[in-house]
Amino acid sequence: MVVSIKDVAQRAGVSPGTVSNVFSGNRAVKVDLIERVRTAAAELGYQPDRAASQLRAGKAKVVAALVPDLNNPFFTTLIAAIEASVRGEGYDIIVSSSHGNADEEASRLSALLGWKPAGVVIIPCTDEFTSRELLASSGVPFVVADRVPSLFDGDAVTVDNVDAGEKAAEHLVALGHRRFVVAASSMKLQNIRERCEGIEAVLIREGFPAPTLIEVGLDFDTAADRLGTFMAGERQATAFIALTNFATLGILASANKNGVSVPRDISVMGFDDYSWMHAFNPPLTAIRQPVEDMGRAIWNRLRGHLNDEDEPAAREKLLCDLVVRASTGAPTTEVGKLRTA
Amino acid sequence: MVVSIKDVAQRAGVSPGTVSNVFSGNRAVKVDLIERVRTAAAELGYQPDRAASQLRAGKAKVVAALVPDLNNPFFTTLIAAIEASVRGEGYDIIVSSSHGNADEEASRLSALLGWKPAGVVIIPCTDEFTSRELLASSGVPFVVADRVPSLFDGDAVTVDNVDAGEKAAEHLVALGHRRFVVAASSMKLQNIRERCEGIEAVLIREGFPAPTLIEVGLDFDTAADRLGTFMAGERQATAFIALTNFATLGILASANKNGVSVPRDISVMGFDDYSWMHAFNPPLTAIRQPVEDMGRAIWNRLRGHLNDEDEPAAREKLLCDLVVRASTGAPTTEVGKLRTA
DNA sequence: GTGAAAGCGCTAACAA
DNA sequence: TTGTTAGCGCTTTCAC
Repeated sequence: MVVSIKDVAQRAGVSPGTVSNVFSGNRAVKVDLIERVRTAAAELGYQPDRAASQLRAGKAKVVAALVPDLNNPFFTTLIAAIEASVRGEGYDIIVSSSHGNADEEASRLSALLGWKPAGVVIIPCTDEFTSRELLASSGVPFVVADRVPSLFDGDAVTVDNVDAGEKAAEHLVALGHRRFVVAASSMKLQNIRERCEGIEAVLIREGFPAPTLIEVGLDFDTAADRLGTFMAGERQATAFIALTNFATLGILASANKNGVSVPRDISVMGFDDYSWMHAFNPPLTAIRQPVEDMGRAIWNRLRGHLNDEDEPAAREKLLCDLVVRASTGAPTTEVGKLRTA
Repeated sequence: MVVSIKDVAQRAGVSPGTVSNVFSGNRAVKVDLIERVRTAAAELGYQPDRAASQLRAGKAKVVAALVPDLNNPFFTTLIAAIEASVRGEGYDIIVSSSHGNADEEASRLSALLGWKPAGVVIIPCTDEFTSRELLASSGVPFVVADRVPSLFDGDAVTVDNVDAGEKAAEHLVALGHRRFVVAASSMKLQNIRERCEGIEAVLIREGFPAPTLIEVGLDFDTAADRLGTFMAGERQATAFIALTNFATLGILASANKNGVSVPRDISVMGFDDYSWMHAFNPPLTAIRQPVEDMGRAIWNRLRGHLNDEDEPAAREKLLCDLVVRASTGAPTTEVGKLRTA
């Protein structure tokens, strides 16, 4: 047997409208009535029905998150950060994966839109961002995170990717490296291109050769595979920069496989910051994305549009940190001589 | 302007009920009508309102997942697996974290229950499973995953933890180890106790000393800290068995810190199977939980209760695999002599 | 500050 | 197989 707002109203001796106001906080209610309503509700075990509330109100206290891959820890830690931000304000979060596929992205998105969420967070699977139209025509506030197409002018939260690339390159340049390999996931992604750009800017400035670019794909297996093949032949570079977490693992795995020692033979700059990086031997130097801050920033953007406030769209660009541990070091003199010869 | 089922009905020249049946599939509709309805809907850009559907139907096409920590990759990969199972049948998944706290678990749960989900998946934060009553009285089908209290007799999906412990111990015993350290997260958890039990059973059978047990807590930082302290003093054990993913990382991190070489000085048996295990040097031997299968099993349990079918409750116990890589090996003779002396 | 009552968009019962 | 209609539980005018 299900207890509704009417039951509570009756027991508390007030009208259903008052009970509604007590729970939603939409209108002021006198303290003694609040008290009576709350006890009545507690006694009956009343739980507001979100579907009903949502139907009447026209929108749900829920934010939808659509990411390319729920097995990628970057995306899930970002979801965790968003969850941490929205929970305090009574919002729930509904997640979905596009599995890196634009058609699935569209179909998942329209399913999510059927919930009439207060907002949606999307990490598009490609820079085409074909779902944009669907999203825009729905009228639901949305923010694009992480992968933001260059021409996109709506709400967006990213890191400063160029700066991240520069920080990575500068650290390695300062250590004495001049021949670089960059392990990028896919150059079709704007954020990845920007990270490269930052690296290249530094190398050009220094008058060093352009880095060797390897596209390692979007999951660990292909990354390990392509880097393994590459590393088996490569003997020039002393510094490897990863542009995603899976690229980081790919570099490490193929260094292992090819008997390449870190940081003696090569220095490795990882991307993102996870527990396993501390546990590595040697612990990994990496560019850390401020995932917590990104979650907060996303929620802030969304919140600006919640109650029909039309805050102007904006892009927030957060700075990454360089976390120096032990996987980067000066190129060994012997090798250095050989290579700069 | 929002387009409702009536608009579609009018345009297609049918009744709202028919439109509903076309979209829900609840009743058969003639092909030509389906056709007409679908085109009308497409032309108008109609999107069924889930809140309305849900309110009327009394339940939502959504499954709620409540886990202790959205930053723990085991939980998120399990969520990904569940998502993969439910998506095909038009269900969405709404996630929440109890942050390892029983009070939060209760409050998050009642928020989730407000959605009247078709089912909930819960990984309780403690074996007390204080939310059980809340869940049971809601009448919503639920399955407990991973951490299942011993006396629980409802639907549950776990791995065979005793077997997992045995597999881990047997592998190491076969390699010649006899002094073990077990890095458990918390002995308050039934699944962890069972994993220990499996290990101990093997050691007792072999007439070996009982393993040294260390409770390393539920996150990486405390795990690394406690194991670091321990390892700085310990000189006996040749084999370390982790019982969770964070414990695995903790062992590795403190081996690094203390200059202990794997597998020369100690063999390490990890728990769970992630990309970073391949990238480690040496690649990690580990007990792999069948996460995909667990996701499927969870959905199967839930599905048995969806349309008021009352399939009896059951516990599914899936088998873990031992994945042998290079972090385990025979204890070195020198050390072996010393230690068995 | 509170009550009465209409109605959000859909589905399920009932009729045809 | 399809149409008609009531009503799910809530919020939100509109009165007072």
